[in-house]
Amino acid sequence: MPPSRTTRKQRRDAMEQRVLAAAEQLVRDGENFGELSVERLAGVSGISRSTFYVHFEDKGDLARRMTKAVVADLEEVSTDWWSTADQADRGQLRTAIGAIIDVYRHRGAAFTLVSQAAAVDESVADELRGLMRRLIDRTRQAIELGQAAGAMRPVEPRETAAVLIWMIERVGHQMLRPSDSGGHDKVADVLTDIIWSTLYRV
Amino acid sequence: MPPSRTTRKQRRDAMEQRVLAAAEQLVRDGENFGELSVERLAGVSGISRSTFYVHFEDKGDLARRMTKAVVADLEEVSTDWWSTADQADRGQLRTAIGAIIDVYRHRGAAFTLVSQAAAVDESVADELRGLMRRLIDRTRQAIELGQAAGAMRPVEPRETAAVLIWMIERVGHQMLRPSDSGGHDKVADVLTDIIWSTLYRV
DNA sequence: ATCATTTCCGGACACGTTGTCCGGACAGAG
DNA sequence: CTCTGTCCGGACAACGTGTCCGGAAATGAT
Repeated sequence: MPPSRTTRKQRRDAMEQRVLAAAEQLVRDGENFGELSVERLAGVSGISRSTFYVHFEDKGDLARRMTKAVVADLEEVSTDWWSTADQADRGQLRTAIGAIIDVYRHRGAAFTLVSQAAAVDESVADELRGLMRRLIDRTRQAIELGQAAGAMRPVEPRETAAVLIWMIERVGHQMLRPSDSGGHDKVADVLTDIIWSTLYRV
Repeated sequence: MPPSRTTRKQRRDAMEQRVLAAAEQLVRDGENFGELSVERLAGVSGISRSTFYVHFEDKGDLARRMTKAVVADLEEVSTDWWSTADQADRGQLRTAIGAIIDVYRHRGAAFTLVSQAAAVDESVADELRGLMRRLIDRTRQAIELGQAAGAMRPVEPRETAAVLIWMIERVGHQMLRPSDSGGHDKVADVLTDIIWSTLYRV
């Protein structure tokens, strides 16, 4: 028999992807990740509970993979702002913030899942802390560059970067519920105004 | 027999307070609230497991009361700022922020407990969201008053209030680890600068 | 001082979840 | 065709939960 079009590993990855997507969807529908039983998770994913344990060590394992999957999106979209931070261009800032907001909007459930899991599972929390640390660090560098270029006010680079990143993170979780999607632009405007006022506006 | 010096209700409240304090202490020592069994919780508090259920509906009930307690602390210390928000006085703002930071510093474990519980227990999350909404609402009113008095910039009151409150919450929770207590003043300075730049500085 | 009430304890119970293991079915790989 | 990987369903022990009970102890009222 010739190797079928879908290899074993492909199907394996596809299934695990299905489980991740199902978990994300459940959280998006308002379920609490911590209150989800493996039974329910497996059922929605179309596999049996025992099969779940073949693919995942436990629920925390799932959350850790979700964390990694989500990290790239945020980091990638943040690059736009970091690279133009030394130009005091409010329009560019607004565009960059809008892009970040979009990531939270589309993958918001994944972030919520990760946050909920991090509160319970220390290894997930470590994974998340590492991500935030990287974001903060690169933002700090951007601020230092902007200050060197004379485009930014003399704020404390390290602390300001941390506060702004945590602010964006929290807003992404708490204020971008799909329910009131009308206000998303307004939220992006407000974030832009706060960052602009803090970093650039003389 | 004359009523003893401590009435029933007094002792009841005292015991429940002891349980709250014990839980807070356990979290302060690095325990995860979600992984704490009622057995352990009761044991540390010096009561039996069955007695715990006489005083608390469940672990979530304990967390909800903790939530009310800590947010009440926040609300009380925030009053100073809300009442003077229409005066563009940076020193007053800095003092108010410092007071808020102090609450997070001293009751940090309680906030951690609430966060951990909210991640697992939807009712705790609801309680927290509701109480935060109150903080946001009063901040929004303060902004509207400040704008009416001509002291503040024309920001969106509702969204800006929400973003700033969530920013403070996240910073208090993530950036005020007792380990590096030296940076707390710097954090308060940065928060003050951000809020000042956003709301007041022309 | 006596008596009723409240409070606490320890133990039991049914229930749900977890993580592990197994035998058997089935399809893809060699 | 045979072997191997994958999945299922079911079982299991272990643990935590929330509820209930009987009895002991402390407390308040008479």
